[in-house]
Amino acid sequence: MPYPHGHRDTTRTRIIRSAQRLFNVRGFEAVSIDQIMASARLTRGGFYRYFSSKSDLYAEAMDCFFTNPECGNRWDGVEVDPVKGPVGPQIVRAYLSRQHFQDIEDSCPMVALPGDVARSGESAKRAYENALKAMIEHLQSDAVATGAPDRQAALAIAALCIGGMVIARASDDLAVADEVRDAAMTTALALGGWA
Amino acid sequence: MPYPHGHRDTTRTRIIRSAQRLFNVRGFEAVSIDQIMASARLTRGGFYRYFSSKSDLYAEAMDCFFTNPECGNRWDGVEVDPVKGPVGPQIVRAYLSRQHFQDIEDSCPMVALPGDVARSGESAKRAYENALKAMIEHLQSDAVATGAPDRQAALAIAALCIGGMVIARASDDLAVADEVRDAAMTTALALGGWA
DNA sequence: TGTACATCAGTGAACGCGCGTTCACTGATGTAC
DNA sequence: TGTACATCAGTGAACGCGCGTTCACTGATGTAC
Repeated sequence: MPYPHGHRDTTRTRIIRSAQRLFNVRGFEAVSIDQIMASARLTRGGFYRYFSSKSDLYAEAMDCFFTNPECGNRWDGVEVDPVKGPVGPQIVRAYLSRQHFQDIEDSCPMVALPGDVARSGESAKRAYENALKAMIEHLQSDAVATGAPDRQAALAIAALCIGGMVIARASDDLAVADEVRDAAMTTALALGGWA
Repeated sequence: MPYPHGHRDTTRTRIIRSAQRLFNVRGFEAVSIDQIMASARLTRGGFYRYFSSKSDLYAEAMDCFFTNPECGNRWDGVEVDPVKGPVGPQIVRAYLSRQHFQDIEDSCPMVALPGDVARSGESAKRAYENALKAMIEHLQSDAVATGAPDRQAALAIAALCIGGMVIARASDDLAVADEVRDAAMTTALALGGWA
């Protein structure tokens, strides 16, 4: 067993992280294995010691982003803290924030790559669905005493968060993008009873 | 002036329509000029008599889809009729319908290609924004007497329509997709005062 | 403790392929006489 | 009315390039003795 213990896992994670960032910015098709490996400070040839194909990496990258807490969900852990009060409004505000709007590289892939996922295979869609379910659960996780939204409201809030950000990013005028984010945020907070 | 009058325009439109359908299904990067031309019953070589590059076609296809009524907006004309009552709820129901969910080829590109647009240049984003503005206006176009939604509500309804469909298409389980569409539809109708 | 070895992460040249784009050519048809 | 011509939409071979993938090789390091 040459090379330090955990070396392989570290490298593998580094490749996946590089891929996630590049996929977020340019989409699945437009990113090459060369670019991913270079971004992970490696060369092309080593790729196939970790993944069997580009599609394989894509499925793994999606799955990792959505299920592995170490990969960092945007609304979970980094900006959200249960100690600061109910997490629902924190999620909504963080998700529709200007920071999340601008930081496409480290964006939540639910908003950066829904089209790519829809065109992909079953495994990517399952990963997306699991992330969505996790988001819904978080939105409903506040103590019932404070009045957490019912499931239908939580689904609508998720649609507002993702839809608002998707529209904002596809618009040319920053003022329009801001207006959409603002309207989605206000409406989502009202729907959750957090206004 | 050989060839019948209007021949060139007809062919040009045929190429754009083929491109729109293929882009909707597979995304901008994954569709080749060969495929687009074959789908329009032409061969590769003729492409550059109509467009200066693949990007040029992309911008034109987006613009045409969003501005030319002949290209057929999904919520405008085809399924929506002012005679049948307020258009707002008709738009919401058509947009979040199972038919629109399934028919990706003839889908509204606002829901099929937001990621591709966000990664593209200014012209595609401007086209997207114009389509969004048109949708907002339609949502607010009902006689004031019947109580049309204010601008903030209209923006939120658009975010619910697009976001709900985007999520539904990226999910693996049809039951989840249906549930999201249903929640988005119910909430959007309530927001518009059409419940 | 020091050394020889086996392991395997990582390298980089090479492959075939399909892409976007170019170009010399063809041939159908409206127009001029 | 009939014919010769000019126009230009459409063809298909060819181009260079970057892609995903393969493979023989290198060399750093943990392990056995």
